[in-house]
Amino acid sequence: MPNRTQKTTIRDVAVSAGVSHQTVSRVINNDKRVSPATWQKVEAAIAKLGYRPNAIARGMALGRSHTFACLSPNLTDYTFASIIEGAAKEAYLHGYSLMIASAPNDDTFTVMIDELVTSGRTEGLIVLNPYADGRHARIPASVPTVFVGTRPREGAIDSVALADEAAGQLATEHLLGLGHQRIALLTGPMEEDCSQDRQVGYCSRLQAAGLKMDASLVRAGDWSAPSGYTAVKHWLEQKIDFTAIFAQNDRMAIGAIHALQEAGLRVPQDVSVVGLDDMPLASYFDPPLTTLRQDTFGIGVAATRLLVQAVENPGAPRQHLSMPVELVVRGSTQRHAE
Amino acid sequence: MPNRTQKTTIRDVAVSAGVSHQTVSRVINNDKRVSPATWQKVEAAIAKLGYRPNAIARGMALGRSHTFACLSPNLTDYTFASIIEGAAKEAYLHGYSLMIASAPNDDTFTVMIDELVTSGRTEGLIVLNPYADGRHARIPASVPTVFVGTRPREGAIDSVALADEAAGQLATEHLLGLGHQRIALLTGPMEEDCSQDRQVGYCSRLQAAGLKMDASLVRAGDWSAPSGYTAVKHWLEQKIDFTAIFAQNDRMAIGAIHALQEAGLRVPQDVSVVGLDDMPLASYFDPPLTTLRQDTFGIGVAATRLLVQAVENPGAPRQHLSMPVELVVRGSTQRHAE
DNA sequence: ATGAAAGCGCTAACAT
DNA sequence: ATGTTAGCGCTTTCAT
Repeated sequence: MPNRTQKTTIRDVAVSAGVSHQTVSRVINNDKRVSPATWQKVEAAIAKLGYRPNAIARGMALGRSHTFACLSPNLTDYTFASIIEGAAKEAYLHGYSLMIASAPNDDTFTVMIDELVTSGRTEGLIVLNPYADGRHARIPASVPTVFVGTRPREGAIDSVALADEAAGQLATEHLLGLGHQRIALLTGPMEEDCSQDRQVGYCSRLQAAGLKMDASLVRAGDWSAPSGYTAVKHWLEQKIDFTAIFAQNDRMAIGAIHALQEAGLRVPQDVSVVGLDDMPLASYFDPPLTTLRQDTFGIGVAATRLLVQAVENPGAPRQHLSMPVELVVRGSTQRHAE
Repeated sequence: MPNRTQKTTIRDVAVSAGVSHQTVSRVINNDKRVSPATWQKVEAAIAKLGYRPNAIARGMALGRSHTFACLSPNLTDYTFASIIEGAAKEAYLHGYSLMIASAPNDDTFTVMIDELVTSGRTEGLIVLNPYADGRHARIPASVPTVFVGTRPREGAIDSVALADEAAGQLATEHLLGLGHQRIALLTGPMEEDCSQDRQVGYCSRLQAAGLKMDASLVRAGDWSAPSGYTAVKHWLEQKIDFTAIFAQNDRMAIGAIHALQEAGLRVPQDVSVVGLDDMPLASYFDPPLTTLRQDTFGIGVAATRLLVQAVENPGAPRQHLSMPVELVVRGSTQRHAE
């Protein structure tokens, strides 16, 4: 016999209340077709025995698990963690539990899909930053899914993403407005939609300002601070000329500033730097980071709402949300002094 | 009819293979008492139909859910996120899924316990930082539980925590060794075991060095950077004399440094500061933070191992783990120049 | 208003 | 070696 903690079941309650188990079922499901008298008896028995309906058995009978899964490249990056927190809150609000797993690569992703989706544990899926790799091909077409951080995909897949192009424009505009003309761009991995889109926004504003875009001013990092550091090191060594940097996330911006300062350049006097995220403590660095704030918690909430709709209303058309960013000017940018 | 995506079941496979559903069950459970010939037929049918066993139904028959839940004050603090990541990885390794929820206070905690534990969804529970409030009284005695970040508790509860007292000693020792005598202490909320224990370590080393402990040098924060900032502001306004600060976590240390610098004091020349955590980017602040590193991922792994044992081997005695910290000397501390 | 029967997808126990 | 029966805890018909 497995380790079954002797739970009281619907039948125990039925016996105790002197009714059929079906009547108990009606009561716990708030089915009004039960006389007040028996209702009382049942409620009393439930209280007396400390009965709680078993969610699994319930789901089994209904063919539903009331569970979502969230797959993220990792759980520790603040943006991911915060999206997950929003998703979890909203899921429970709608009566769903949330399972999580980190799936840094295609392989673990496939395993987790199998473990969580194919096995029938979850009814819906939230996938954070599904790179342009084979990842989304692993998702069974039948499972309602929402992608976070990508452009709309074909298939039965909702999506929510930052208004990445607008973000790229906003950052570039800010720098342009401060008189900068040689603006370096530090992107994320180019396999990711958001890296591409933020760059598109950057280019479009440059062109609108009548500036030609200089390929030597664009480098890709991997979102980490060291990758920002390395990119700037490279520019400096190549004696490439620039007066501002738009880093597509805060961590790379911090790494970039580090390299700048190490080379004896002052931020923002010599070089202005804009990040993106507004991560915690962004204002505690030296200088405090000018950045684009995104509402990651809200993204998680929005993604979950989409998923709830997709699960409970399968016929409805897929939706694609675009979330705004907001410029937060702090100390790492200033007017270009020429 | 609920939204049942027509899944193929064990019986579909049985029909297709021309055997009983039980034989199919044997095959998927690797029960060798099946002739090679039928085994083949069954495997073929499984492949042909794309059959995957349903984990929920399986759990139902076994009286097990193979699911753990992790309750955390929040999901975004790096320490929590990292512990959760470790816990998730280890859980899947052992064949368990992990549900997560943030439970910042007693009320949400109670709700989540009900939702996740009492409802039978989970077999085991990991609770992060269960303050000394009524929290753990909400946990049904029958559910295997491990606490992270507390001293051993009564009841069927395992625990894993930092060697907090040793951590307090280590930080204090480091500062003492640099010639500091007036060492301020910035604690977390005193309801938390770790705040208390780290303070005990601090006091013991002070005494061992023949120094009397000065109550005016001790203030409690709430782990946030602003709370560190406020505490230092207070000391400065009160003209309280100190040459070093031990902040019980990195974020408060960063806030403290900010207040110091704002007041025109230099770190580490005028005041040395030690944090605790070694959070990401700790080395990117100005100055780079000297801190105590904890292996949060490892803590999550350890907690899950304890839980697996507790679930699969209920008779075994409870265990209580103490995890080491490691001093990481960077730029925020230096020898006291007198 | 209430109960009886059947079944969700699976496994365990007991046949054969 | 394989099949039959019963049942996990619940909900949905369908009767009464």
